[in-house]
Amino acid sequence: MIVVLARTADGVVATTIDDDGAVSDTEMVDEVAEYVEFREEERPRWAWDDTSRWYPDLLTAGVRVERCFDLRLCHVILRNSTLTATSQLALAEPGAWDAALRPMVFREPDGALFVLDGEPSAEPMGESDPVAELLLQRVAVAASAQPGRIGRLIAAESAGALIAAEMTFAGLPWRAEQHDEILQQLLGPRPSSGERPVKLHAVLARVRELLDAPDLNPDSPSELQKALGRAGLIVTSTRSWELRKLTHPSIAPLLEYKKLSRLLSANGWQWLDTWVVDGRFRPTYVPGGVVTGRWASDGGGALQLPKQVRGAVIADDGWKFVVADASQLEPRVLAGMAADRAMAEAGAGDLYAGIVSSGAVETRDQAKVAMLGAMYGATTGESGRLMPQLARQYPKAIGMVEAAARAGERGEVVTTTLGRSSPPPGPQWREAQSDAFGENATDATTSRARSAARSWGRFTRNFIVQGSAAEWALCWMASLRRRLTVLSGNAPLGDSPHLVFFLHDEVVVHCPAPLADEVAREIRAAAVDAGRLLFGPLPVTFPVTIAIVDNYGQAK
DNA sequence: ATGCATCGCGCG
DNA sequence: AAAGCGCGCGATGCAT
Repeated sequence: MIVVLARTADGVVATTIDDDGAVSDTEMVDEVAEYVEFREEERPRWAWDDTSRWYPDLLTAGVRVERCFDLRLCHVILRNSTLTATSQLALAEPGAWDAALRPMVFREPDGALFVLDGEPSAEPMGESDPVAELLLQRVAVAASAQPGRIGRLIAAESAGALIAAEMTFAGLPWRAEQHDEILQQLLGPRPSSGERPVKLHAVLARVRELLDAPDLNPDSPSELQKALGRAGLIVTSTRSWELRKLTHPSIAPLLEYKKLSRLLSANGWQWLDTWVVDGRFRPTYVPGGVVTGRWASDGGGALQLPKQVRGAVIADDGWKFVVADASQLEPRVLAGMAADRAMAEAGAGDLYAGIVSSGAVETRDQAKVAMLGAMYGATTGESGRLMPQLARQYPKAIGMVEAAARAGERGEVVTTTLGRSSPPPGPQWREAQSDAFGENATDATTSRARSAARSWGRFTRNFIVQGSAAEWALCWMASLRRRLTVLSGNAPLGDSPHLVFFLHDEVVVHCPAPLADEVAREIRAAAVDAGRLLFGPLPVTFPVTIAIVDNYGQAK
């Protein structure tokens, strides 16, 4: 049973839809949270335009739902997937569901959190009847050649939307005093605004002295490049990795300055004031925010928290963090999707060690760099050199990414394990290709076209791996969420083990200390579930590295 | 004042 | 332009 919620001019309408797709009931709803709580006992799948427009209010009212369809996210998938390409949904002209809908705003531009009272601040959706949309989506899935794949994908995507809202609601525990302590340790006391902290100032003074550039603004790449040039250091950029190759007394303090300056501007006191409220960091997660299906985030740089400050992420008294990382996820997913048994067997333990044992390469480091090269499309350097050796040992896996690259070079679309398809290349790309074969083709146009083709091939090569890994991670989290709910007997979110952070192949669960071991077991079991959901009985394994810690900085 | 491109660097 | 993929965000520098 599905219950569709819709906002209309007259108020909220709930439409109940049977398993056969027939509308069995329509009613007006006064108190949405009460209604949802009441009907949740029937365990329906809720359907709504956008989870971020409905669920935060419910969570605030203490109401959770087990499952949903996020029609906006599902629409994007079904519109683009090769598995539903002939559906009415995919063939229709773009409409309200294709508009660049913005998730509901959770905060003011100044960073104040949760605009939750009153009507959602998001703009209305336009002509977009969610009941009609849901029915179109059902037809599209049912008529697909592989309804199981695409059906699992939209369910997983929707579960992700629920989890994203729940993680924002719960927030990541963040101890401001500890963060301040870390900053003071590295930078010195907090200066009045506009001033450089003393330690940053001191190291800058060294740089200026050693480069004989008393007024140097090190934050300006062009100024810095000139100053280095005057000291006889010729560089084509001022990136740290490039500066590291130089030998000059100014380089060490300069690199030190860059490191500290980055910390200050990205995660300094200003960041702390803006993003940490009442002991919690509440970023907005954006499911489906990346073309490959990975999540993006909005506000506070949630997916780029530097290791330096993770020590400020401290569990509540009597609670622990269970930090879990899916080891070598992408190559394992590749082995699964290519049904490459040799690579799957190499992954029985440490995958890279397994690759060495197979004789493909000599060292673990080589295995790693060769594998990365295969998934990213390296052509030169050590990585490009080692990759062919992998291809001999694992023809199915490497053949799979090579085929995806060739398809991309031809301008074709590629599709992940569960059915998310890559975007087609844009008009500029196509023009570049046709220019190369036109009457006015020159060496320049031809080489530009070839370079663009290769580049798009690297994108599609990586798309199938990164995208399928993102699907595995969604299934992992969805299964874990279900298991945690069972574990805690439906206790309120904040009183029982709950997800507080997700980073592509890593999750953090905040839980009462006595439950940590049990949570760890559920995380591992959920990884097994995810492997089965994507690859059925294939013997590909997904080991998980787990740390039970008091603060996030202690993990890894 | 505000927008946009670029550089640089954090994460996976 | 690091050896290749995907992001968000702050500072700078130039354009409007």
